[in-house]
Amino acid sequence: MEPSNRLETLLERLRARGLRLTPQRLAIVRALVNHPGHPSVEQLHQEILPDFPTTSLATVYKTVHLLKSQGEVLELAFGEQGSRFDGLRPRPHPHLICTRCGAIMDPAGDGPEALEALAAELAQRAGFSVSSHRFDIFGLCPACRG
Amino acid sequence: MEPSNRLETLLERLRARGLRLTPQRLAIVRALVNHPGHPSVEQLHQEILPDFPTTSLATVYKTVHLLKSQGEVLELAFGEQGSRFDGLRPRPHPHLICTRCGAIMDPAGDGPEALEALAAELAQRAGFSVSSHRFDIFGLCPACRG
DNA sequence: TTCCGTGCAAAGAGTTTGCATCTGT
DNA sequence: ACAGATGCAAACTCTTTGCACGGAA
Repeated sequence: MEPSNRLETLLERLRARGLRLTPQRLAIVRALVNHPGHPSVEQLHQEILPDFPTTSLATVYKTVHLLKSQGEVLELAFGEQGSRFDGLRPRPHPHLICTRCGAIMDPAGDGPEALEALAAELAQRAGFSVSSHRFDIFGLCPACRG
Repeated sequence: MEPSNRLETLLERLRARGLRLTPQRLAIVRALVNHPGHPSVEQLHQEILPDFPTTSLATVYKTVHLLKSQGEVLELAFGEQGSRFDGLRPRPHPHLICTRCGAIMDPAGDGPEALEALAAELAQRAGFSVSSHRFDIFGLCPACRG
């Protein structure tokens, strides 16, 4: 498999901070980047186990948060079940979330601009300074609509 | 204190379902309605304790979820700390969330229409059907910008 | 009188933390 | 060699659940 730019970017971030590239971290980062569908910690862990059977859940948590703290991973936290992570597009953008199968998709075409503008406008009126935002759209994915 | 329409609406919902209006429920509903700032379960509980010192957290959870299941309360779940609730405006609308003091505000002027439209457009392109949505804007409130 | 609601305590789920051991650099 | 990472298990937070007692209707 040819290394994606994204993978290299993430690894570079770690190296730049003088952090160690352990086999576990490499596997986690790879899983994160290869996963188009916003994986959970549990999913990442499962994907890694075949190659590194002793990897603990704690390590996955630590690594993912490490990357998040460097702004390279977006965390989508939910109250109920666990968080889901986006290692491909770390900047805030809308998400389509299927309430039946749990799929999380990035809208095509994209256009965080409209969102950004809306956030800025609402915040300004209230005297808020914006640091981030999140827009989740809940519904049924094409496969789950009858 | 003069009973707000909102309070009456909530109580009516409970009555309509043949549910009992216990003193605890009344107190919880009142606290929910009088609270402009999206209270947590813990906060509601604290506000009620002076009047009903034996009220348990479990009861607050149950009551709040009861109202939520009837569409009369909006739950804002977060991954980290606990959920916050809006008993005044149960329909989806944007929220301004201060990352320093935790305040949650409803933008003035309002305009869920733009959001609604954006959600519909993004969903349609992906073949999603929309059932709900959520837009959180994170930043610093006027008081916390120093 | 009848259920429904309450309160307590125990159970759960997801996440984090402490610490001894191991390992990349 | 040494700072940093790992893995295990215990701890934590928020929330839910089971069950016997109590109270609204």
